[in-house]
Amino acid sequence: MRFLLTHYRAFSTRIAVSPNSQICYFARLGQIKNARKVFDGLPEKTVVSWNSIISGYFQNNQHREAQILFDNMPERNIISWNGLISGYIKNGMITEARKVFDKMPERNVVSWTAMIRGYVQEGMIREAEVLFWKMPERNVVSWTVMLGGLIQECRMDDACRLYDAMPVKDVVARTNMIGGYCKEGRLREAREIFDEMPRRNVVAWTTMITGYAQNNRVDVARKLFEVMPEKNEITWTAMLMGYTQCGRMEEALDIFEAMPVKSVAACNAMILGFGMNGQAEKARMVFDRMWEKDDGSWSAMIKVYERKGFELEALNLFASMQKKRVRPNFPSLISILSVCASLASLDHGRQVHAQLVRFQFDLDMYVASALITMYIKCGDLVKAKQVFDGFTPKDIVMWNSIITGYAQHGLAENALQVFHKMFSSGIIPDDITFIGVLTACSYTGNVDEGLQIFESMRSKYNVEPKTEHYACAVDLLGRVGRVNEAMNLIENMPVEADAIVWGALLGACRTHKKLDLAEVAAKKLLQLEPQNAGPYILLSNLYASQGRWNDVADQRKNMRARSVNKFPGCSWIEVDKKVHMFTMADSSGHPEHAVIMKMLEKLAGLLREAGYSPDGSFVLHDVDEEEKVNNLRYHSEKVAVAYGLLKVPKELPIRIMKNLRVCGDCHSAIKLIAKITGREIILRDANRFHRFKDGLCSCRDYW
DNA sequence: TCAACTCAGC
Repeated sequence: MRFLLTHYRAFSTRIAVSPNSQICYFARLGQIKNARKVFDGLPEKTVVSWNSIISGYFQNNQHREAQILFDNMPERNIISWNGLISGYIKNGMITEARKVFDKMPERNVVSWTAMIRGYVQEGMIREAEVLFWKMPERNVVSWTVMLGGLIQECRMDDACRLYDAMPVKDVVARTNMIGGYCKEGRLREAREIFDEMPRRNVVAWTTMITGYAQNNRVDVARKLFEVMPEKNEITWTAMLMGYTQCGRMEEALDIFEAMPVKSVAACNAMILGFGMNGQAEKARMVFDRMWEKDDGSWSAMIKVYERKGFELEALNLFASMQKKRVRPNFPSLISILSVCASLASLDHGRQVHAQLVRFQFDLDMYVASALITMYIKCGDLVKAKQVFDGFTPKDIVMWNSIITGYAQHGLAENALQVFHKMFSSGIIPDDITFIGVLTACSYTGNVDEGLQIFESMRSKYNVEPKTEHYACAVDLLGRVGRVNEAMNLIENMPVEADAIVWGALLGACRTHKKLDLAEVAAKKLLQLEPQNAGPYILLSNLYASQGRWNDVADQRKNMRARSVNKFPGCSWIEVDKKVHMFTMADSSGHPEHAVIMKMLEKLAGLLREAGYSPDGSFVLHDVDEEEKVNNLRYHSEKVAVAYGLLKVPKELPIRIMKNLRVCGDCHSAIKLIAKITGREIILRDANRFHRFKDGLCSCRDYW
């Protein structure tokens, strides 16, 4: 406060500034009330005073007050009228601007240019062009505004013609052309204009540098950067991002450290740079050391955590952002929504939904789809459908989200119902739609219907089946044991079968114990994805189930030789808005470890009493029976179930998440646990949902 | 002192 006062005193006493410029000064600072005070205190208000205060209100997005003042002006000049046009345009009111333009007593080149600029800003290029060719005289600014409109619409060839026709080309027009060419990757043409420029400013240099950096020529960008006469913060940031976006973090860091002023934008770029290149800790270090953060800093850090699988960190950071009373912005809310979806954290998801509503972000179609996906992944289909139904018009992504959602929950009938409704309401299904529909049929064993839809994709819907769709078809056939037909289908594919297709066949072979075809599929898979642990594990599980321990050992050796690691299984559960994570065979880090272990012992006893015997064929290792039983008991999904039985109120279902597919033995065990304890248990694994109740699972043992 | 124009990040 004291700062502001002294600042103001210095300003008003240093020079004899006119009151009108004081009005502008305050308006620019966003202190429109102070500007108004100066205006109201004027004994004599000239037309310039009126113009200044009106412009001030428009600058501060208060068009009503500006309008009232304009209507009450004692006299107006052409600048007043032009100010009204540009004011409306600043506030996005193009129709009002045009009304003023049509009724004003006289127009000059500024009036025309302002109006054209308004159309360009709204993307109404046709209207802009009509006015441009109609205007009685043009100057370099009018030409440049029109040029900018064409470039904005990516009409570079039209822009080039207009540019050639310009009688005078100034720095702005040339720089704009350079930027336009760079965005299209036409670096040679951009460079030609740059080289021909009689006078270059920092902006031109920066545009050229950005152009090279965004088109995989970061070293050329660096050369220009080294020789340019003067750099500003934007230049440094552009160079920095050139390096971060191609993953050259050492050079990015050099630039960052050499920067004279580390702007917030540059820091944010470093956060994203480190984070997206797999160095989340370093990103966090930059974040923590920042002198001041903007909302971009927070959303960048949250995005990094979300994309790199640090879901809990993302949630924590989002919470501390709110504790610091930083208003969540659009990108951070979207990131956190996706975190809620992957964690299946329904409580957090609901909170974020409420915030989206409060800030009116939920009116966005993209957000609606993200919300639907979140509710589906959290297992709340009713709420997902509610968001879906409440939003019109619906785009294809929304339809696809809900269809895929039903598929993951094993509700083929609902998925097909929505699919037909979508088609009859005039939305053309795309390839994603069919993945959802075919998966739905596959998960429920609707083989004939699924195959029928697969056959009709091209003929009825004009959608060319891709490898993913073939994978679904292979899955459909494979699930019911028609493995040879599946193999036939693969051999007659018009495109090369990929890992997903072979994976589907391998899964079927495992279920139906078709050892010979399994080996074929697994070997194909190993060729395509030598680093993927999946085929090694499937194959060695297959050998293990037949007691071929030597072959199992060979697979393990192969895995080690190619340094393939089995992705560790982990499960988690949300209790009281807190996520509890368990990894296989180890819950010792959990504060309630002892109680959990006791519960697991008790469950094992209950299962034995119910006549349950563990199915050892699901275990990978060649170990004796007793240890096998132990390994099964401590699979992460069982630990999470035990914790859920301890913590979740009796009337509520227990919701568990697992990062891999549920293990076959756990699946049998949880069915029984649900029956013995009378609880409903919902398990989301990597592929789909399992709802266990009364000794049965909603997947009907297909998964 | 009042009206029309280009560059980075979100």
